[in-house]
Amino acid sequence: MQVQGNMKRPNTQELREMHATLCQALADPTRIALLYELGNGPKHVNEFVNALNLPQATVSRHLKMLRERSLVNTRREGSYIYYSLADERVLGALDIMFSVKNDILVRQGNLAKTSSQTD
Amino acid sequence: MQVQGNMKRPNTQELREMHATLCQALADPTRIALLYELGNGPKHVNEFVNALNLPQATVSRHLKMLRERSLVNTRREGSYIYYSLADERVLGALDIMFSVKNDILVRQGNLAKTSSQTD
DNA sequence: ATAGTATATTCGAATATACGGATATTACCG
DNA sequence: CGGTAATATCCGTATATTCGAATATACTAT
Repeated sequence: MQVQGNMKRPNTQELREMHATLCQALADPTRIALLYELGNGPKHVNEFVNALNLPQATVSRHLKMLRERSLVNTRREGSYIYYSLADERVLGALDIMFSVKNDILVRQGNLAKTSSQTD
Repeated sequence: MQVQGNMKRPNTQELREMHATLCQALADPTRIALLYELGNGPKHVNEFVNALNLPQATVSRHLKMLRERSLVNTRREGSYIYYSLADERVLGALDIMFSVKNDILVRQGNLAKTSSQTD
């Protein structure tokens, strides 16, 4: 298990709190969906609303949380505001947790049925 | 960005909820500390209590949450119950998020001061 | 059994988060 | 300007999470 880059691991209370605050962004199914959507390129709010079939207020609220944590960038283009991933590695972290979850399910006998193209 | 192993990404509401439930385990500074402690090998409850200087009830409660998500295994040994990491990749996900956070701080001008051996 | 140690759970109060309709704000364009 | 579309915020309510002292449970050893 290698620590990324040239930094230390979080050893102080304050660092752990920042770390946890960032991870908090991953702890909601809607935000996970938003982040993966952004993996396919920048999108504006209404695209999320349509793609995920969620109320605009809900999308906007969750995007705000990602913004506050600097996980997404925004740029205005015409009358749209485009959101983009600030750091693709976040999807890597999500992928890891997804694999872990999958393996847990397999281990527990719930088969590897992780797919289903219903989206 | 590669999806781990041979599985698909979470496309359904149900999968995203499970995914989020697992990520929820990472969204608390105490649990982050517990997981990193476990990176150094199995420990029993009192070792966490001493290492992290937390009330025993707090440690036990957070360990329970990790247990419920199958992120840790337990085995009794004499009068101790040893906890161990069920999947080391979780630390990889934490490391990624830690790097991301660090880069965000650097980008925002708060320097790369991520260390400090105060623990 | 009894005592002693390790771990888990209960409980009530404080705090945080999620929801989404309604409403505000902002920016673009004629 | 005025209208319109896009996005953000407000608000009350519902639900979830966190805390840690107190208490319960589980096991070991005598």
